[in-house]
Amino acid sequence: MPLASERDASLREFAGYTMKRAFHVIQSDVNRVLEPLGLRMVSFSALVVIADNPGLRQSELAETLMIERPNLVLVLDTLERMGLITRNVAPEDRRALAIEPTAEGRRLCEAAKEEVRRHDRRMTQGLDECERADLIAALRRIESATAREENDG
Amino acid sequence: MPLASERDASLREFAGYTMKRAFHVIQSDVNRVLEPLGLRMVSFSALVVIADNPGLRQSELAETLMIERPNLVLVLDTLERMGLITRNVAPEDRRALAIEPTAEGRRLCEAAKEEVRRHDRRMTQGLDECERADLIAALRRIESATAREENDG
DNA sequence: TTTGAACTGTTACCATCTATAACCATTATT
DNA sequence: AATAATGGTTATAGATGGTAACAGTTCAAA
Repeated sequence: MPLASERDASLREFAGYTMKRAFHVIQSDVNRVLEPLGLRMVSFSALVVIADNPGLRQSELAETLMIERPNLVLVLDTLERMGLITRNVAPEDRRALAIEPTAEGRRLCEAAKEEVRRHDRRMTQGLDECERADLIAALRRIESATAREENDG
Repeated sequence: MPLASERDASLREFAGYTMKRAFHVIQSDVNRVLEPLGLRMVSFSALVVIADNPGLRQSELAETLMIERPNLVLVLDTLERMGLITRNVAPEDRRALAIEPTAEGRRLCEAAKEEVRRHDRRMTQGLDECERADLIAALRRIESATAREENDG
C-alpha cells in the first residue's frame, strides 16, 4: 500500500492544491495563537491596518483587505465591542465612518503582531531568509498576475 | 492618501497573510474553471486521488486529502450521483467502502486535470519554471514543518 | 434647484467549508 | 461473550464568502 503522503502525487503538480494545504495549517495555527487575545485572522488583519491608517473608512478598509463590505461589518462590531477601535462619522462625508484605534487597540495590536511574527517564523522554519522572501514575492506575483487578468476581462 | 495596495504594508511581512490573499484568488479562479464540469476544488481533488488509487477507502481518502471524514461524505455523494465513482462494500471488511472511478469518472478527471493545469499555469504566469518549482517546494516544507511540530506537541 | 444616479454602511440571506459529537454496523481484542 | 475500536453516516455548529436590498447622504445633470 502506498504511503498516504504519496496518494495525491498527481495533485502536487498544482501550486493551488499545495497552497491550499499549506494555508490550511497556517490558518489553523494562527487562529490558535490569536484565540487567547480574542482575535481571528481577519480581525487581526483589520486591526493592524486600522492602527497603521487611523481615520481610514470602512469601504477603504474592505478594499485594502480584499473582503466585501458586508462581511467587514461584523468584524468591526467585534473590535468595537472589545474597545479596540471607534467608528466616527466623517465630518466631510456624513455617510462614511472613519475608524480609529483606541490606546488599548494599539497595545493589543502590537502584542498580537509579536505573537503572529513568532507564528509566521515557526511556519516557515524550514526555509532560510532568502527562500522565505522568495516565497512571499512569488505569492504576491500570483496575486498581481490575477489582478492583471481581471482588468483585461 | 496612500495607495490601497500599501495600506497593508505591515501585514506583508507575514507569509500567512500574503498566502491567504494569493490562495483566495486561486480558489475563486479554479472554482470558476471547474464549475462547467460540475466540480469544485475539493471534489476535483477527490476525483483525482480516486482515479489514481482505485479501491481506496473513504477514511484513507479523507486522510490523504487532509479533510475530516464527515465532510467527505457529501463530496462523495455528489460524485456518486454524477456517475463518476462507485462505492462498494469491501469484501475483507464489510464496514469499509472501497471507492472506484467509473469510465466516465476517469474521462472527466482527465478533462478537468487539463483545465486545472491551464488554470494553474495562468495563476503562476508571473513565475518562471524554477520559481514555480521553488514555490511548490516551499509550500510543501511549510506543510511538513507543521506536521513535525504537531508530532512533537 | 430639483431630480436621479452613485456611494456608505447595514441587514438579511444563502452557499460553502470545517470541525465535533453521537450513532449504527462491523471488526478486533480480551 | 463482552468490550473496545473502527468505518461510514447524520446532525449540528461556527467561520467564511458573496449578493440583494435598503436608508441616509452626496454628487451630477437637467
